[in-house]
Amino acid sequence: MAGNSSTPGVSVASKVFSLLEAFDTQHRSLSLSQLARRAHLPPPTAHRLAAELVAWGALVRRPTGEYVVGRKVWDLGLLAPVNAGLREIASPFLNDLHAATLATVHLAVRDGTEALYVDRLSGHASVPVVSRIGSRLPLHATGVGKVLLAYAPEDVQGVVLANLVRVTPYTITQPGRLREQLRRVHAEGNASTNEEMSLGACSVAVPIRRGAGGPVAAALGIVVPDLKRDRPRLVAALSVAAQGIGRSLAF
Amino acid sequence: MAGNSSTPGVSVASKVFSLLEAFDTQHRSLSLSQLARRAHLPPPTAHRLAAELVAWGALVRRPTGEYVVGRKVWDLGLLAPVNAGLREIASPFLNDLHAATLATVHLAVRDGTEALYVDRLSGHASVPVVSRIGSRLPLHATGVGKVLLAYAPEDVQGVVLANLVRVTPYTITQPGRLREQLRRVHAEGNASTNEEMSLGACSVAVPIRRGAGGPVAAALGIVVPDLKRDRPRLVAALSVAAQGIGRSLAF
DNA sequence: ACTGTGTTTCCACTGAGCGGAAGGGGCGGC
DNA sequence: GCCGCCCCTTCCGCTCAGTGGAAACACAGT
Repeated sequence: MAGNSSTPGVSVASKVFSLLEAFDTQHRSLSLSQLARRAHLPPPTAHRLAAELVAWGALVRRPTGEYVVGRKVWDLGLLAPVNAGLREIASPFLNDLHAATLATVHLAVRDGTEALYVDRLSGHASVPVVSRIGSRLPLHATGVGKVLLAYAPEDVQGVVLANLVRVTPYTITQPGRLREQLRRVHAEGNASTNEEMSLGACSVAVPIRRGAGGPVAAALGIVVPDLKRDRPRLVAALSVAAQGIGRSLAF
Repeated sequence: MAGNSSTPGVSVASKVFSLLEAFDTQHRSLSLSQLARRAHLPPPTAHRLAAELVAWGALVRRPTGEYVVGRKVWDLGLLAPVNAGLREIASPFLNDLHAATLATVHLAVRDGTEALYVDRLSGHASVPVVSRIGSRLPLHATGVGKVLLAYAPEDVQGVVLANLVRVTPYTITQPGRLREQLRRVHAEGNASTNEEMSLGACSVAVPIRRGAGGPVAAALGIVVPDLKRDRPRLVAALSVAAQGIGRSLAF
């Protein structure tokens, strides 16, 4: 910034980012003072910068005076590679999969030590699940997470295995047991969970490889109330879709 | 900005926006010099600001040196009301509709004088269509567009009717004919197109009303190769889904 | 009428931002 | 191999854009 700042060394750009970061799933609309507090900026500064953001369309100011994230950010976000590449290519396959099984279908990538849900499809006949598009869930308690973890670098595995948070009574919290499961993911080509993330929900997932036998780029999973009945059928459907997505990814 | 600028009167924030605006559907990844040119900034300035954007995660720098939009922007965009409200609520209905018809399903809102496609579902069995999520198409040549236009304010209708661009030989370009069609949208509760946007594609669409008989918040449409055969069946399915979405929107 | 909270405007001070110039680095032409 | 070209990156002295406390303003609640 220029001049009279109480905290020198902070750039204008970083203040803009602070303002944007003030918004999250729990805070989708903020008044000016909330915004200023959450961004750690004095109200006049927040006011001036927010006005610039509104002018550009990054924020929208409601008649009530509250700020919400604007359409322009959504537009821009659609250009991010996570969306533009993977998601667009996978979309028709997810639809086919959902049409065939009527279960909730998930597409996720690994983001650090979490599973990032890039797309989700669920009809009314599906089990209710916690995940939403854009949400991040632990790698050790979800089907897609276990797949992503199995193919993650050694150091990531280490961090995750050292920190197995319990979510339900069935969550696997013993590093040894999980490591054994990861070994089987490699051997069998799929991972599953039984009420480890949310009670009443089981899942199966398979890796998506860029091209044939290439690196694992994402994971494709499905959530059902019960896995006993038709696990083989689901794995077959998942594999076919994953192969198709992988082939398309290779262009 | 502070100091030595060649074009005084331009704020830092607006330069950040210029950089972000340099990206669009045709330009998803840009080298530094391209970025600087498209943002109308001197290379050193672009370089410095881009580095800040990368540090925050708004941009990502590929090993090749090219910049792409980062995941953080995508994350933020998901918080925009257009996505958070309408899209999440409508998603299961779109899936059900797609499962029932196997056609391409569209959810759109009016953005000025264009139709903004908020969500799109298409399987492999569907007709290929030009629209993508986030794309904007003319109001007069698409099914959802006609619905949105029929319920748009008088001044918007005026602007659109005065500027009917031809897209295919079947596009309606006579204001009188279109106005007659809009009248029928109100009377019959649905709009359709016959190869007016792309050859070989026809569409039907219905309005989505917030609550029962409330204002039109969006339009729900479907694209098929031929409309003659089962228009009544499609309209019925669309109406049911639109009612459901509208009821959910009212909370 | 009074107090408190949130919003907006004002304005004098100053260091953050600026970008031309110059220094690498990579590639293709000859 | 050597040269020329383009792109990327760093440097650095000049200067005005950005700053935020103070104060006015708007509005509930009591």
